[in-house]
Amino acid sequence: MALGKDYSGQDCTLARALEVVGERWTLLIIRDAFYGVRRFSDFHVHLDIPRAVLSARLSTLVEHGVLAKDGHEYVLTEVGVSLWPVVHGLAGWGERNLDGNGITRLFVHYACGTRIDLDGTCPSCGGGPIRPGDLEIHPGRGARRRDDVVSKALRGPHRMLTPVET
Amino acid sequence: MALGKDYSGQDCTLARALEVVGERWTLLIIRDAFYGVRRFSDFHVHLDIPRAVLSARLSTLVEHGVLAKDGHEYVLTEVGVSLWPVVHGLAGWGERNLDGNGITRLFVHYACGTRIDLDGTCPSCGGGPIRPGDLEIHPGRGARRRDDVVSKALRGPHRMLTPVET
DNA sequence: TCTCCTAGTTCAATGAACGAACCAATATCG
DNA sequence: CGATATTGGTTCGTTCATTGAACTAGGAGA
Repeated sequence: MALGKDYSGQDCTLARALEVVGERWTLLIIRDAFYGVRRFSDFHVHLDIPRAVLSARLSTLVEHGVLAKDGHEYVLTEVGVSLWPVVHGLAGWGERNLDGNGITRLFVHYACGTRIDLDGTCPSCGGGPIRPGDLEIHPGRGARRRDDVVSKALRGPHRMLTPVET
Repeated sequence: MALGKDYSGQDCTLARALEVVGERWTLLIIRDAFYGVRRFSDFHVHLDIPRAVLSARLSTLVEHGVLAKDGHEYVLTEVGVSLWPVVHGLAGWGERNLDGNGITRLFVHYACGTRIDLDGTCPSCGGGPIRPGDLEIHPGRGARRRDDVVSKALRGPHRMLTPVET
């Protein structure tokens, strides 16, 4: 991980995972990648993250195979996409247990138009969890207004993992 | 969160969750709490974490209702226990996608003795995800040897969420 | 009372994050 | 063809968090 000391003394796959995705900003970068953000400047304006830190995080994510760099675009790999249950689960935990302005984004099963459950499954389709590519992002009631180009592009419904148009 | 700047500009339940559990060491503390670690000194020897940081983390976790302090013991609340799918999912992601010494710990459904799936369900019992209290921790083949009292106590099978005996 | 133990706090040194300024490469305009 | 803008970074001084060692508080037992 980041600090002088990594988690090397820890004997745990969780510690190894945290070395890759546990640093400050990293999971928010990955969340944005699910939303379809792909370019350096779009991550930058949407996250308000220092350029140096963003550059470092994108590099380590590429290095560990979470993102792939294609020209000037950073795209989630299959390894990265497989983080969806964790990202969605943690966001759901925050929504249920932490105070806030309310729901900021909804995830809707594209095929049937139903909002998915907090465990990632579609209540009307039954069966297993919905893959992120089959989800559509809708702004929720609690959404605060940001005026950067990425926030504007995500104002309307947007298919997850497809590039945002800025 | 931790740094001079929190994630306040971010409009997302994920960011709120990360303010609570996204700091360095926090998720490893929570993992240990699932394993039955409850006392300051046990977290300290098992994690090799500076006492000042451990103290700060435990305080914010209590403050946000993830842990409850009972005398000299820190115990997961219901809110804390509901983080299990995230913790298990992230550890599973690390196990599948990151190089390492192999599996360090297995989680076995206590009622039937079957190792649970990476999605947290029991393959032989069918049905929904297994609650952490119904799991037993077994050391895996890839376990490295640490010689602190907590690691020794976790050498044998141990029921999750029940206190480790040191 | 004296000692031990657990659970912290304090503090100087180190390292990471921040943010503003700078740099390089490519595309666009006149 | 040169000037300018845009994108994608790097550099660097300041600020803040982490580290690790030393110290302190408070309770239990002899």
